[in-house]
Amino acid sequence: MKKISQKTIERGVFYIRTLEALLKDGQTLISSNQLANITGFSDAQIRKDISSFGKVGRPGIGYSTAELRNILQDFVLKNEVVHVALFGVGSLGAAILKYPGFHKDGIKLVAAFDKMKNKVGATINGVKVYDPKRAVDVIKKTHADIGVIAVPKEHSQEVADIIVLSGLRGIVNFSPISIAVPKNVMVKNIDLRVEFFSLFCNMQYNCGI
Amino acid sequence: MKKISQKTIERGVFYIRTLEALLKDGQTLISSNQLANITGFSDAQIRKDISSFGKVGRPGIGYSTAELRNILQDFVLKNEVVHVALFGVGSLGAAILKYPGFHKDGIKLVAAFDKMKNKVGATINGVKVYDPKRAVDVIKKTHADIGVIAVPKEHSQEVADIIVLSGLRGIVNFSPISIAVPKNVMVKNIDLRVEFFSLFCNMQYNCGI
DNA sequence: AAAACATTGTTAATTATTTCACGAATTATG
DNA sequence: CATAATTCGTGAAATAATTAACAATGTTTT
Repeated sequence: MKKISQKTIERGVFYIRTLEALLKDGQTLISSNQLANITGFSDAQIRKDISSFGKVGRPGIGYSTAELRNILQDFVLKNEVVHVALFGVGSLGAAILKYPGFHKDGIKLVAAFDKMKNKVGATINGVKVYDPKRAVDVIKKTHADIGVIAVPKEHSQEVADIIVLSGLRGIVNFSPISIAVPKNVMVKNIDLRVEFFSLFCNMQYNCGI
Repeated sequence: MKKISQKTIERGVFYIRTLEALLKDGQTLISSNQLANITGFSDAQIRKDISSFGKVGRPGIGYSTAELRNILQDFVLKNEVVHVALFGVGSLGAAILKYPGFHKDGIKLVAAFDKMKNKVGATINGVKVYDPKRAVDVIKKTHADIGVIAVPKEHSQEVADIIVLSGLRGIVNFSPISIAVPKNVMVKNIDLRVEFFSLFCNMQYNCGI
């Protein structure tokens, strides 16, 4: 089996979301060129990415929107549902709980955790909030795959330790601080400051072009 | 002037946040190797990145935490403050408004916009909420640099058009749909589904190693 | 049915990024 | 003081990612 690069996978997920939108509009065919115009990637890039998933398109015609979506989804998600455990039900955590479109898109929030006594026991958007002390148990029972850290940065490492201890091997970290984890645990950092700064900086450096 | 790659800049912002934490802990010196252990990047990578900002370190010693932080900040932010205009004060928008640490970190939310009459006029965390109809005016008056899209996906394109019309050249798009903008406008897409999926997928592909 | 056109899949070329490896600089130690 | 131990900065080597180019294939038009 060929290995598929992380970048290809990330773009693949992006293609899927675009194809979903096209399907809703009733578009049954799409060319790499059209997809390029929508997504901003180059057409060559798109064809190359897709080719790593097999021969899906027809020369002269393009890709069947539905078929391409299905094939990408098979590869990227393998028809599985990603089970997510959320730590921290503050404003960011709440926003994640309310994020639309998870449910029908192969992502399922299976549990939330918060230290605050007044939050424990509540159910937000169908997701129960537990005491973090019960995390290891609950995570095992709910078969979570990924942990999300959305707690104040003072507690990030502590939560990361709990996640690792629970046996999860993937973490999305929204707290603006690095966490230390064993090498076999994958971490994705999402720091709004990093996004804003790097965008701003790139805007300026590209001004001169 | 040498050009600095986007990747270097992104990591640069990441270094800054790490250095901030170290400074708070009172650590005055840091080696590329230590920084590598904390951030997960390689020491060679870190040295190479830093070298594009000048000769900052001392062989045999390492880098002065404060000096390195300052130099990175000078380059990445040029001592400027990024002014951000937020569109959509739903749960995600509210989370962004309440995101801690913006203020003292060179990011300033200068205005928020929401269609809902009951939100217009409110002040959240010191940020005023305006009617989107006034966006062009308000953005000019508040000298915004970047627009953030946190509205339901049905309205994303509409908001993107307003942002472009207002003269902004950078957009952070949290809505799970692609937006069409002129080529000279930079867009950063942040789609939670993409993050979750690609992390999960990578976890599986790397399992076999 | 031939010519013109559109579009994929893929190999080769190009460009970008990361890692390696080591000289130079600095401190610590015997 | 000389030797060992650190650690930076950097050019060269190795990888990775993107783009370009085009043969192959299918459609449309006349």
